[in-house]
Formats: sequence, structure tokens, C-alpha cells
Amino acid sequence: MAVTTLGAMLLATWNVNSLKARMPRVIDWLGSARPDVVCLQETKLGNDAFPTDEFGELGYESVHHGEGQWNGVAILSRVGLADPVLGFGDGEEEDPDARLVTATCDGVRVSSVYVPNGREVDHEHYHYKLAWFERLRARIDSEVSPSDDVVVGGDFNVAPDDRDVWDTKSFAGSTHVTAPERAAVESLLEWGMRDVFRDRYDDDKLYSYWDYRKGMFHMHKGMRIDLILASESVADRAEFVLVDRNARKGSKPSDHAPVMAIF
DNA sequence: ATGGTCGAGTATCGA
Repeated sequence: MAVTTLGAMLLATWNVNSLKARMPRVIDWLGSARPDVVCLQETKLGNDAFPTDEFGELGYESVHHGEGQWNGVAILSRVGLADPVLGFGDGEEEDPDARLVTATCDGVRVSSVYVPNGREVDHEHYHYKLAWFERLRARIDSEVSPSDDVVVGGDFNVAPDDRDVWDTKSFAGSTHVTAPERAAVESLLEWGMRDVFRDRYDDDKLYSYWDYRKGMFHMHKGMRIDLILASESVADRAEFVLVDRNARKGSKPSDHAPVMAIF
């Protein structure tokens, strides 16, 4: 039985940092959180290795866009999963990385995104990141309208504003906080999306990612880079939004916690 | 001590 209001959808996004390494915790978490739709990132699996049957036994249909060693995104749904698209599907040259997958779940067009990290400002990968954002916006704009039910959930590898990092001085000159990266997220908001977590909480010190090193999680030194962006029709019916910090605790956690919303 | 940890895979790179 869903924990949501009748007809509502509990949607989560979670960068699991290797589904192979994380599968025991993912299964436990599915059983306790009971989400209806899950956007996964960094599965680090080839499509042959994706545990379609295990998720099926738990009641979830799934679509996975994987490549093997790196990246890899998926959507799980127990409220239907239709019209999947792997990657941009825009007829242009294929993205070399598996970073985007889209499907319709109970009438909502859902994308799971793993935005490139960027590595260092002005690195080749940083420019790939900015171009990737532009292509994402173009694909969204061509496929759906702001008046549709649209959700883009994932690891955006951008802290949208200064509240979204534990210490702005520590990030001076770093990726994830530069004006072009923030403008890329802002561009999605200008298109017609809302950051549903930020809609609800003005506070700082609410993060979704904590580096494994230096005990950062325990010192509450994190970043909010995992976002649920929703079109207005969806964002307007958000009842509840949270970061499941418990999923970052204990043995063999991902370095990211799930971000969840009830629509 | 100018690092500190994970996960890929098995030397190092990526995050």
C-alpha cells in the first residue's frame, strides 16, 4: 500500500554510486520508503547486468540506459512505465555517455539525469557539461510543454545557489557553483520548472551529497546537487519533499541520499 | 601529516 494520498505519487531520485555495490541497500530502501517512481543515477552497469528481474519481483517496471563502468541511469516505476527514450533521442549525434533516460509514469513525463561533473572549470569536461545542459533543455522543449506534467530528477552536479553548499569559501573557483552552471539550471526553471525542494525550504544546511572523505557527512558538510525539477502543474500539487538522510548513514552507503517528493 | 574514501578494476582514475 502506498503511503501517499490516494492518486498521489511518491517520486524519488537517488545517485546510488554503483547499483552493483548498492543493491542490498537499494532493495532495503525500496521496502521501507515504498516509492512509486525512482530515478537512479550512476548505476555503473551495462544493460545486460541491470537487475530487471529483481526489481520486477518487487513490483517495479524499469528502464535502464547503461554503458558499463561509468554513468548509467534508470527509472523504476510501479505505476506504469511507457514510451521510454534512452539518451537524448533528438536525432543528433549520440551522447558518448549514458546520462539521460525518460519514460511516462502515471501520466508524468519523467527523466532521470546524471549531468556531467565538469571536473575543473574550463576543463574539456566542463564545457561538455554546459553543452549537455543546453541539449537537455532543447530536448525538453521539443518533447513537452511547460503545461504538461513533467519531472526531471537527478544528479545535476550544480549547487543552485550559495545556500546549497556547506561553505562558499571552500568552493571558490570550483565547479558546481560557477555562474554558467547555475545559469544552466536557472534556464530550466525559466522554461517552466520549479525546484520542489527549494520551493518548500528556505534553509541552508540541507544537502543531498556528502563527500566520502574526511567525515564530511558527520560534520554536515555537504552540497545540494540532487534536484527534483517539476513543471508547474506537478509542483503545485507537491505535498511533501525531503532528503532521506538515513540512507546516507550506516554500512556501505552511497555518497548521495535520495531526494523524495509526493505529488 | 597540506591527506583523509569510495568504486571502477587490479594501476590509477573519477567523483
